[in-house]
Amino acid sequence: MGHSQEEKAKNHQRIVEIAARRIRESGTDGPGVAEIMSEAGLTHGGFYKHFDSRDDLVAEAVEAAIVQGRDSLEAQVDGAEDPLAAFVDAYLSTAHRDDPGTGCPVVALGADVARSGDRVRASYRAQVEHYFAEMEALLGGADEETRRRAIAAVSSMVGAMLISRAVDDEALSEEILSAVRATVES
Amino acid sequence: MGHSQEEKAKNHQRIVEIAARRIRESGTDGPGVAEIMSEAGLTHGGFYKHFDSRDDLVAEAVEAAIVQGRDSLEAQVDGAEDPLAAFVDAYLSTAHRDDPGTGCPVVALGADVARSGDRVRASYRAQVEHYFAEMEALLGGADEETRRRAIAAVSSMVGAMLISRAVDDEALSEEILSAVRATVES
DNA sequence: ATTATCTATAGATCTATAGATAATGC
DNA sequence: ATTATCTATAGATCTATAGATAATGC
Repeated sequence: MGHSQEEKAKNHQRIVEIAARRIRESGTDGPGVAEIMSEAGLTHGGFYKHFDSRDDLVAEAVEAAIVQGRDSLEAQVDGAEDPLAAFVDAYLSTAHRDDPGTGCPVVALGADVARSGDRVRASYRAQVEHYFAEMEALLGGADEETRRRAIAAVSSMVGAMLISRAVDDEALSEEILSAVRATVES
Repeated sequence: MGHSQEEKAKNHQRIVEIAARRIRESGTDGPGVAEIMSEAGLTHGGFYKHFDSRDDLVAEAVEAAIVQGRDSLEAQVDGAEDPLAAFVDAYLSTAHRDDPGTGCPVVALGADVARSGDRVRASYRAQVEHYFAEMEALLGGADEETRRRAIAAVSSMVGAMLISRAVDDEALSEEILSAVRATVES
């Protein structure tokens, strides 16, 4: 039973980070308050001193997942010899496919976000715009045609990840990832 | 209180079709047994004479959604002057975006299916393979390069639909649909 | 007689709250 | 004294079941 304000802030952040992972794994309705608090090493009763409601935590967790997605994109691209290939290869990897909890929130939370409130959808849109702008830069253009190609490339990567996670056939799943890698990088 | 076997079969089918729509709208965990039965004009107590469990209904409902998706694809392509454009335009329409309940199960159920059992995932994979084969035919080739392009095209359409439903900006949402339409049709 | 559906409810699970406990921090 | 967390539980919701009711179909 620690009680300092500093510890509370750390606990708050840990709860949000656990939720950000668990909702990408199991959907925004997946993990219960008790489960999340338990993973954070706390009991469920203390939850409402940190958040007004479960919805409030979900909104914070989506925002945290978006920030993680943005940071992870920067980390992949920064300093890479071929930034486009680095991004596309990391995104369309089996490691990313097999770990949705730490992966792209745009694909993991898309269906849930479409059913969510304004706050969550605004965060999501910001990340989508960020992906489009980054891909446009990686494709090396600033014209309308490049923007179209960037939107199509990001859409194909998001769709490929969604499908490759859902099919129950490893060979097909890898074929999808590799086909889209080849198409986007060419 | 009707009781004939014929009426029971009709009720069964109606329950499945309502579930097939509601799970695409709200996710596989969204609608409760009572809600689905009520929409079918029945009470929840009778449910377990139709299905062993709620999971059992969900599996049947996913399969029904897949069959609907396949039939709807055939209907769009059959007899069209430009079958590729007909399919792509119908798929990437605002009407499809705004009505997930009757739309493509691959995009609406992707995240849920990745967390589902073997039966559901097998149906899903069959529909994915069907989309790829159909797109390959529409692109007019049977070589490896055409298959890659078909996989990339379908992935971009699925990703575009997922994202266009989630962003809270009508102009951006339409830009995504139109950019991917232009890319796939060119 | 059989059975499809209905009414009623048991049991489990989940969000949220109330009051107690044990630290912090003035 | 204040407050972060804990224990305990209320209240709502959900799946599943038991027994009653009212049709069908031999």
